[in-house]
This record gives sequence, C-alpha cells and structure tokens, in this order.
Amino acid sequence: MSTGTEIKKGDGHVSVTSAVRAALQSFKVRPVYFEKDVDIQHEGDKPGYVYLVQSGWMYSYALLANGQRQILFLHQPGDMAGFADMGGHHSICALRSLSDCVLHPIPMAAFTSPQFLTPAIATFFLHKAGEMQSVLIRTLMAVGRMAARDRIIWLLLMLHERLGDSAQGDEMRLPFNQSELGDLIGLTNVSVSKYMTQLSTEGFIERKGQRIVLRRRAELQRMIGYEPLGFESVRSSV
Amino acid sequence: MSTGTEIKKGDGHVSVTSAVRAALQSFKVRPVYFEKDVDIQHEGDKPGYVYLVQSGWMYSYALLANGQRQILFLHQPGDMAGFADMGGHHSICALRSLSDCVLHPIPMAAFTSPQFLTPAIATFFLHKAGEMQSVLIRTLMAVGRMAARDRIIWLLLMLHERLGDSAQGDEMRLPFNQSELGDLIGLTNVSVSKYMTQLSTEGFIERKGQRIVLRRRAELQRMIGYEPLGFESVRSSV
DNA sequence: CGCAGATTTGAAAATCGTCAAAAACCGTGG
DNA sequence: CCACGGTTTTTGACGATTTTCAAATCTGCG
Repeated sequence: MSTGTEIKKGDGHVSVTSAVRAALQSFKVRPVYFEKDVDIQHEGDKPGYVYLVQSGWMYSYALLANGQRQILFLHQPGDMAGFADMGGHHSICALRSLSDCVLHPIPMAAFTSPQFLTPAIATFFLHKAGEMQSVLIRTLMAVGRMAARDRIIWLLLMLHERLGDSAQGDEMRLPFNQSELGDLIGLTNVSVSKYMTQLSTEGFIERKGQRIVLRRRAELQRMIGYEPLGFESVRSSV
Repeated sequence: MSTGTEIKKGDGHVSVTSAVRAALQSFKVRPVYFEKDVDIQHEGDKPGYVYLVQSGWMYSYALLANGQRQILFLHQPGDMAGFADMGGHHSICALRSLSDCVLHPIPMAAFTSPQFLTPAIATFFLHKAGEMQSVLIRTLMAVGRMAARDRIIWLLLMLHERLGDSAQGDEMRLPFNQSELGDLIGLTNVSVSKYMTQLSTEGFIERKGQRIVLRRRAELQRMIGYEPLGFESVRSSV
C-alpha cells in the first residue's frame, strides 16, 4: 500500500520542494495519517486546509442532488487537495482516501498569507494548480464529448500515465473498483464492466485482479486522439 | 459590445491589481485587441502566453478526435486564459473571442519567472487559479452526472451568476447560440432547443432574442441543488 | 424581398441506464 | 484445504434518454 511517513527524493525540483518543506516546518504543519477508505473532509465543511499529499492516494468527489457521485480528481503524492475551496465559505467537494495516506494540512489562513506564500512556495503551488487545471480540462473533454467506450479508454490511458510506475511498462494497479471508475467519467458500473470486458476480448487490455496491462497502447491513443499529459508527475517530491 | 481599452475600477483588490498592472507595464506587456469571433490561439500551438482579459469575453475550447467540440471555460474581464498550458509543449485548448476583446498577453517565460511572480502577483494568479478550478469542478459535476434538462438549468444559473449584471436582476444576455450552449455542457443544439422551449413553456425562463430572464430562480436552484459559486467575480479589476 | 444562419419540430435510431439475477472473487475462520 | 459471507463483476432484457437526420419555421439584415 503506502509507505507511511517515508519521504522520497525529489527529482530536480529540490530547491522548490525543500522550500516547501521548510515552509511547512516553520508554520508547524505536522503530517497527519489517514487510513484507507475514510473521508478526510466532507462536502459543506468549512474549508479549513489545503492538503499536500506526502504519500498515498486520495480523491475529491461531490454528491449531487440526484444522489449520484462524481469523482473530480485523483490526488497523488506531491499533489495538493482542497485548493478549489480557497476563498469559499464551504467546501464544494469531499475528500476520501484510497489508501493509507500521510498529508500535510496547511491551514487556509496560512496558505493565503504573504508569510507563507514566498515566491518559491507560490510558484510551486501555481505550477501545481496549472497541472490540476490541465487534468481537469482533459477530464471535461472526455466526459463531455466522448462516447462511453472512448471515455473508458481515455481513463485507462490517463491513469496509466498518472499512476503507472514507469518501471512496470504498460502494467498498472487500479486502486478503483468499477463503480468508482464509473464515477470518474460519468458512467455506471454496468457500462464500465461491459466495455472493459469488450476491450479485454478485443485484446486491448489484459486483466488479472486489480492489475491491468495495456496492450497496443499506441493504437488506443490513436483511436481516441489521446494527448499525453506531458508533465512527469512530480510525485513524491515533497 | 465591448468598451475596448477602458480600464474599470477595482473593488477592494486595488493593491493587488495595481501590482499586476505595474508588473505588466514593467514587463512591457501591451494590451492587444481582438475582434469578435476570432481564434486567438489554436490547439497545438506552442503555448506562448498567459492572457489576462481586460475587456470582452472569450472561451477556451477543444476539438476532439470524433469531431465534437467541448467548450472548457468562459473567460471574463479579470480572468486569465492559457494557464493550463503552462509547462506543456503544445497547447491543449484553443481560445476564441465571443466579443471584441482587449487582452494582456504575458509571455510564458515571464509568467514563470521570479522577477514577474512577486508575492502579490503570484497571490493574484493563485486566487484566479482557485476560482477557475472551482468553476471547472462544478462544470464537471454537471456534465458528468446531471441529466440534460438539469444541465441546462445549471448552465443558465451559472451563466447568470458569472455574467449577469447585478443591476439587471434576473435578466442577462447570452453571448452564445444554442450550439455553443450545447458545447458547454456536452449536449447537441437540438437537446438545448428542446429543453429551453420546455423551460420556457413551464415559465421558468422568458426569452426575447439573446436576452433571458430567469423566473423563479430559487426554485430552479433547489431543483438541481445548485450551489452559488460564491466569489463575486473580480471582474474588470485589472 | 430574399438570403443565411439559427431555432424548432418530429420521427427514427443509438446509446446508455436500470433492474435483477448469476457468477466470480476475496478474506476469514473453521 | 474448504466452506462461508460479503462484495464486486458479469450478463441479459428492457426502458428511458439523447442523438441523428431532415424538414420547416423563424430572425436579422442587407
């Protein structure tokens, strides 16, 4: 699962991330541990923190009036969460852990204060915000304008890029069940199941439990006009 | 349509926005004028600028492999555009004017430089990024999980909040035709037409050309569980 | 008046959701 | 190792929603 409190090495952003680490320390932000499958923040809560993920996975989601759920963003180590609530009076989305997690909760007041937002820190979060916007925009493209099958292909390619361990080639472990996959792209678990088995029988993917192998990834990308995200996730660099 | 080069007064963010204005000047960013209905940036271009909108409306959009279009964001005076392309090698969305526009194109290199990103500037853009993320997230909720009729109600409420002139009460001018409205929320122009006439005959909206009046707005909000965006757009405060 | 674009309308088709039951999977504990 | 219970996935039939297609109507403007 997750390594808990281990801090992995940066990858070229050393100065920035060490600045972030220093800022967290000087603002007495202590890492907090959360178990797998717990709600870290509820929708409607007063937005208290911007979280910086140190380890583990979590996602932001919203429940709609009609009872359905939309998963909005998958947060990985190095990502921030709760950013959209900055400035609002109550949070528009909830936060839930997908695995054991360690987070740095930055109090909103600190986050928006000039003392905390030194140029290096502000630049770091500005870049993070840009990355998130890029992912959200692509999600909106897929959810708004692709047919169900293409949306699933898009999701698999995106997840492969975002959480695929480059060491493992085209294999990855999906931390979601099919209902959650559906909630990520606006489909039901039934549609997810149907198209996943279809893709499997067509030989585009191979499944063994949670693990998935993408076969003919280039072909899948061509089929839906997939553009790689392009930022090698600054994962685990806090 | 648009007032061209006029600069309106800020509304409490005076220090920040005057800092932005000063930074734009010191980096020799000259306002650029664009006509209504022209492409300001094409998808795939090398991302050269982050634009700050001074006056007029524009939108970001993407064309998908299947030929469909998704409109991603409506940019108003005071908003930035092109932010998601920061860091990427080619732009993931195009930019098009909805009216005559005046923009400040901030070269990407400057935008990411410490000289430009002073604390005040970085804070300004960080807040802008937060606002945009909030709007994108709500759009994703609506597009991913609402039925067509509810999506249209959501869109009307959101547009009323974002571009409604508070002086005009529940009336607004829609700068979109029905195809564009559909592209905003993942519907066809035909569905938009059907549900708009339905809402009209049910007395929820009143239409006279481009102008729309929302009747019983509170009821509409309750029907779909609409949460106001909550940031009184820092419109026209650059 | 006439044209071009936008909107409306209706019928048919396709897609996706709903429902329900069966099958597969997984961890636990005998 | 096997049985058990709970969850997840698969499958099929059916229905509802939305798109597609095409034609008619409306609107704004020269």
